[in-house]
Amino acid sequence: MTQVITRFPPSPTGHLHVGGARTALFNWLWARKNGGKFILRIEDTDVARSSEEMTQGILDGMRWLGLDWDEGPYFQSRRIDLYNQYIDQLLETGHAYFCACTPDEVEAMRAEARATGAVPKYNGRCRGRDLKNGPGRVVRFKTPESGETAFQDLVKGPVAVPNAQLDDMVLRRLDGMPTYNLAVVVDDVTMNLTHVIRGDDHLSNTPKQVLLYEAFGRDLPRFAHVPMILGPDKKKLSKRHGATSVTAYRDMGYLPEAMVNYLVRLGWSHGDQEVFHLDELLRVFSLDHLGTAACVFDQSKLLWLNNHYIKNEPVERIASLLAVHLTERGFGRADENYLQLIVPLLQPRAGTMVEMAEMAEFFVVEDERLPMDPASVDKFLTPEARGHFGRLRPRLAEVVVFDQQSLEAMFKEYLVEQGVAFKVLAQPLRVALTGKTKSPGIYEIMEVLGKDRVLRRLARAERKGEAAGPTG
RNA sequence: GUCCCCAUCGUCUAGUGGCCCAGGACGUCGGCCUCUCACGCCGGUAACGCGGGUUCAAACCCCGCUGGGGACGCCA
Repeated sequence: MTQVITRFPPSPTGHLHVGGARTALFNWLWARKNGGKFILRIEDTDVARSSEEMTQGILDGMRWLGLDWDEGPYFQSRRIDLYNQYIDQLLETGHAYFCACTPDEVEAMRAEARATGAVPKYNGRCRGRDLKNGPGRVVRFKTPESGETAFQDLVKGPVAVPNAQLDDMVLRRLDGMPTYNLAVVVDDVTMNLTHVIRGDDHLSNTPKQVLLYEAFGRDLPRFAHVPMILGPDKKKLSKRHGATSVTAYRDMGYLPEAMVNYLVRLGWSHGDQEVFHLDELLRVFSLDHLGTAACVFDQSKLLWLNNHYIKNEPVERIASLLAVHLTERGFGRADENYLQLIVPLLQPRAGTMVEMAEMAEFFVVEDERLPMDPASVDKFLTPEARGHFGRLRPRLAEVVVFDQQSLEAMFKEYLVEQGVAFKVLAQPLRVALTGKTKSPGIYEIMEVLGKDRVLRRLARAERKGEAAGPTG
């Protein structure tokens, strides 16, 4: 049994998008599950469109998701000599030739073919000319003119394409750089890849690559072409669909485990199971339950999973994430011990960490600066409510152990005495303490806020209500 | 246009000839819980694209159609 070797080869011409991330995840899982090797390779042969920032962004995304690599990142731009060696080999063995046609000429050939309904491709004009190397000359592959090229795919099964359909692809460009198909094959061959797991938008490239493997006299790796991830409109996922880069999801307050969990279930299944923790995934992931049909990226399910992880992760972890998002919102570094008190109240309510930070604001803001929603003030801080606040404050001041239990007992007594239901006090109190009408439970909030701040907020609410309430 | 791939609830999927007048999850709808909002719990809605075969039996196998996606670059 040879060691499993997989790779993820992003091109630094864009962000690490969710589709790429899922491909990386599948490759990573397969390598890790089999005790193999996972290689990261940056495909930057398109010098004009590649950038260092994109490379860093991709690496950030990988690290955030926890997809660590054993080798690399390799950069194709630093392996030019290697590619040239292989190109020379193809030239020597008669599998490739020099071509002097200009891009414009080739485009004209394609247009012509298209016009007659034929396959738009290079017409092979330089194929028999036996040209030598020289300026203005690219290297093309001599694609067989008849027959077909076939291979076995782990998800698609047998795939075959007529060779007549294939172009005499360029192997080395005018600028001396290798093209994608050549570089991928050389890399995959020299890195001894055993499995190539990638999006099925590469399916039609595969026959060309198979031809190259054959020309090099090398065995094929196992191919697994996973279906694409589409937008809600069933079109290829793009910026039009909103956030598509994984780092954008990080910034929106998603947890990496939620992202990983969501992604792995897109095109892969393990019976009816929806929630997978990493150690479990490593155990049960396999290539034979990959789906065959394209799938749609569903934000609402991701959100559900994210809330699931927010609810179940340890309070300390969530609290430190909350701290990050609070500073992001302009709050000073909050005391983590304090944050750990409020996190349990927010865990079931927050879909993302950004939402949680929003909900946490009233806990961390200064009492006198608590924003009060005007409509809620008008509606709930009535003269009657203010009357209750006035009577409640002295009693609250006397509560010795300011916790939920004591507070509940104190309120119970007060309610009986006044002959009112808690219902009539709840919303006014909520508005007084949080400035809003939606929040965790009143007693929970009071305990976390503490006596002094509760008293201050009630007093302030009385003043606010007066100012706002002409009906008083 | 040509080639390749695909086709189960709105979405992700289970299903590999009888266990399926199709199961789970998200969403959605209704209810319970309740100090608001959530969480949780209970229940409902909702799918095998169409037409032919093969078979005692088809969501599952074969053919065609339709629909969708991808590719056809000196991008990856």
